[in-house]
Amino acid sequence: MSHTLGAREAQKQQTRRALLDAGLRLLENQSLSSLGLREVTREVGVAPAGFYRHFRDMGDLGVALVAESLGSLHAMIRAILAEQDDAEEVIAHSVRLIALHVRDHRPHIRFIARERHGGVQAVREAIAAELSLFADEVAEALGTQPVAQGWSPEDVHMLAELYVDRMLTTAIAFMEAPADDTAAEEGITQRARKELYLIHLGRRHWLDT
Amino acid sequence: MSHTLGAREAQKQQTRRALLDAGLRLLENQSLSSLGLREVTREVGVAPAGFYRHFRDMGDLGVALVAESLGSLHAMIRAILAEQDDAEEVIAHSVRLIALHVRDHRPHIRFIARERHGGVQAVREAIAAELSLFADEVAEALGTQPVAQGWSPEDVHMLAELYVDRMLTTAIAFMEAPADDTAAEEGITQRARKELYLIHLGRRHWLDT
DNA sequence: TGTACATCAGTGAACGCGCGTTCACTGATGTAC
DNA sequence: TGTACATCAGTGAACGCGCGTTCACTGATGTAC
Repeated sequence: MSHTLGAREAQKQQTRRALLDAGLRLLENQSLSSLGLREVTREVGVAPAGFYRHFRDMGDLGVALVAESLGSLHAMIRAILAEQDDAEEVIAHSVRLIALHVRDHRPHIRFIARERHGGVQAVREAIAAELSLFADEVAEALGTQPVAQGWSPEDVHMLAELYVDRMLTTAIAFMEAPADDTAAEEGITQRARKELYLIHLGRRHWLDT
Repeated sequence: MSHTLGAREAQKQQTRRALLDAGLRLLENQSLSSLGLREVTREVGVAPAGFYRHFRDMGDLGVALVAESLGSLHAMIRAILAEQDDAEEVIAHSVRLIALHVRDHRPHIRFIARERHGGVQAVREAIAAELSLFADEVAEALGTQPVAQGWSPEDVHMLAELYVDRMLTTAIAFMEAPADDTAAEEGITQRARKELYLIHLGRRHWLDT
């Protein structure tokens, strides 16, 4: 079994990528359910019928975009969970990582924000499933930490969901800031750190009678 | 200056309401940017051209829906802020109020969730502006509480934003639960209470050391 | 109260347009021998 | 290496359809006298 693709398969993948990229670009100013098949193929320079060689419909393309958008986010979460410094440093580093990630994946984050509760069921479900997996993974990582001694599994999972939610909310806040507005970014950074620190404090006193 | 409307004006308002209601109904399964003018007028039983007597376009109708969706949420927030019991009771009562509100305004909450980051700029901006006003109002109310002694205005505002965000997230979670699934509702209620209690603990220890 | 005129919410027909989908096709790439 | 056939990504034309918008209109309601 070889991993080298034939020339034909390689070209097919290239067209598929072009369709995904064009879709993502066009989705910056509209939502998936109003994005047209002809719009995407026109952007790529391919005949409309060619679309069907790659996707059943736009919802199918959307699900593919979910996978790649949340795949890269996943890597970022793992990096954050691997941290072992004290709380304030972990928080500062996490927020910095989120800001960097958004800088490099702005259209992906916008896509997730827009379609998380958007009009295409298959895409909503794909996003919800991935975020649920994130929370499970975070819960598992939190469970091994010393601070979690004495916590019930439900409480650990609640905390994990809270963290995933904050991470996404913070990423969306960065995404919505104008591209080069460092003052706005700084404000978001400060607020995100304080929020996380507040949660950290609550966490430390969770088991106080 | 009289408040009684003429018969003509009364009928106009009635048609306008019918358009808004039909729009909201149709938006349960799609997003605003894919909702058609003819779809809405057909649902109401009015000629397509009649739409223009009430709204410039669908974005305009969307902005009107934002006002009424968040108007009722606003009333709910005021009710929560008026509470004076101890923390756990305030939390329990708040979560109960949110659940009730969602039960009575499910389509409105779905609309806000869907369009908050959706494809229509005017609507996104209207929602962002209202949520920002909510946060200001919550911040002001928090500022007068004894627990906020010694807090900087920025920290109070951060906390207010966190509360508004949690409230909206909780409302969306209730909205997404199947209509009669009391077990799911109970789970959301428990998690929301714990999250708010964790934030409450963090808040109590914010000024330690 | 009655009359003449003004307003304007809603009508219905018409328009040009771009949409998603289908189909038989082409021609480069892949495979078997 | 060369030949004959199979595969299949991408083409281009055609289709029927519903869309948003315009326009002159109708007739009930409102207003001035």
